[in-house]
Amino acid sequence: MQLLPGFRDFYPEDCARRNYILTKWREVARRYGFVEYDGPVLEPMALYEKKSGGELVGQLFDFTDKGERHVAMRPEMTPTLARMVAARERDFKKPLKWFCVPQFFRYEKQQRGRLREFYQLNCDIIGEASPAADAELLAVQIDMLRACGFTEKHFVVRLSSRNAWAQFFAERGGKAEDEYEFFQIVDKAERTPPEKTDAALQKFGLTAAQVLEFMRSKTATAELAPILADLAARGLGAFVEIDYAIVRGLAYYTGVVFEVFDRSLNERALSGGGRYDQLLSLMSDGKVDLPALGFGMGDVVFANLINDTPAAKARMDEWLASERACDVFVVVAKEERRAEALGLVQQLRETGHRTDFPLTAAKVGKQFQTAENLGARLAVLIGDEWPQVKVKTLATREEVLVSNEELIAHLAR
RNA sequence: GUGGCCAUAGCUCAAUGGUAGAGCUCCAGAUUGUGGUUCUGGCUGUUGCGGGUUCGAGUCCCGUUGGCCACCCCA
Repeated sequence: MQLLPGFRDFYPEDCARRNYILTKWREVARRYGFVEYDGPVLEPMALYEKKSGGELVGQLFDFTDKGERHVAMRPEMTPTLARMVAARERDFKKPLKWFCVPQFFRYEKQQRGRLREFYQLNCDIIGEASPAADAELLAVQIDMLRACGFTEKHFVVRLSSRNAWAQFFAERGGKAEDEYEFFQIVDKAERTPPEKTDAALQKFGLTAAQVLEFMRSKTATAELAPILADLAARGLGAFVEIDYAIVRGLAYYTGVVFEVFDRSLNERALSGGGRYDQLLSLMSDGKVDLPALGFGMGDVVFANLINDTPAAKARMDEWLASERACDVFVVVAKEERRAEALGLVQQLRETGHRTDFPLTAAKVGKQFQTAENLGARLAVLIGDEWPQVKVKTLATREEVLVSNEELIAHLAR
C-alpha cells in the first residue's frame, strides 16, 4: 500500500528530527511567555466557511461523518483560536500570548516545502494594539530561527503594512471598497510582468511603475518605525527589513504584515503573519472585539532550511545525539547471570538511565556491537566477576570494576 | 487544477529491443568474555500497475498510480 500523496511516515529517525523542531519551537515560545493551547483536529465545515469562503474551502479535507455532519480536518488554527477566545474571553487577562503546534491538513498538490499534512507553529497575541506587541511577536519569531542556529546571514523578516498601501491608494484617489482588490494586485506585482500589472491598475488610474517605486522604498512609516526601534533595542535590528512587496493574500489582515525568508531565496516563505484586528469580532458576530496578531511557521520549509544550512544541521545533529535511545547497555556475558543482570537493568531504569540489554543469549562481541549501534555511552558487563561488574566507557574503551551494589552511585558521579 | 521530467533489489544506481546486474545496507560465519576495520558466505526483484507493438519489451507506444520540479494558491 502506498502512502496517500502528501502524507509522511515518520520512522524513528524522521520522528527525532520532527521532535527537534517542535521541541525548539516550544522552548522559545515559553521563553517568551507564550502558553500552549490546542483544539480539535476535526471541526465543523461551517467554521471555515464563515471566515474565508470560496477558494480556501476547496483546499480542505472535508467529509460527512456518520452523524451526517459536514466536517473538515483543520487547515489552520485561527478559526479555532477565535472561537476559543470568544467563548471564554473574560477568563483571561490581556494580552493573551498563546501558542500551538498543530498538525494541519490541506488538499493541495504537493511540491518542495508543501505537503498535504504538516506541523505549524502558531503564536498569537490577543488584546494588545500597541506596536510593542508587533515587535514582541517578531522577536519571538526571529528567535525561533536563532535557536536553531540561523543568523542574519541566513534569513530576514520582510516587514510591511497594509496601512501603508491603504494610504498610498487613498492619496491617489482610490476608494476604500476597492482596497482589497488593489492589495491583491500589489501582492502579485513582484512576480507579474509590468504590462499585466499596468492593465490591472488602469481602472484605478495607477501604473505599475508607481506601485513598484513605492514597493522598493525602504522608508518606515510612522506605524512601522516604533517596531523597528523596539527590535533594534533588543539587538535584533539586523534581522528585519522594510519591504512593501509583502502584502499577503488573505482578506482579513488589517495592518502590519510580514514574512520570513531565507536569504538565498531557495525556499518558500518560512513563516508569515500579521495583524487581524477585526477577525475576532467577525468570527464571534461582534461579541468579542479585540485587536490581535499572529504568525504561522511550518515544519516542512523549516526542515529544508536546516538541511541546507551546515551550522543549523550541526546543531540539530548534536541534539539528536543527545537524545539517543540508550545510555547504558547491559552486557550479559554469562547467561547464568541473566537474573542478576535483569535486577541491575531494573535498578538502572528506575534511577533514570536509558538502559537496554539483549533479550536473548548472544555472544559478547555481538552485544558490544549492539551497544555501539544503539549509541550507548556505557556498557555494564555482568559475568564471572560477579558480585562485581565491569563498567566500560565505549568511546575510550576504559573499564573499571565496580561492586554491583555501588553501580548506581558510581554512575551518578 | 495545468504543464515538464522521472519510476529497476531495503537504499544509490547499471543493463545497443535479445538470459535482470553492481555497490552499500541487512543476516550468518572467521575455535568458546569485548565493539566501529578486514575477509568469506547468504537473502531479496511480478523492472510501480494495466494494456498494446514485436519472434522477443526494463528498453518502444497508450493509459493509470506515485514521486520530483514549476505554475496556480499559499489560511
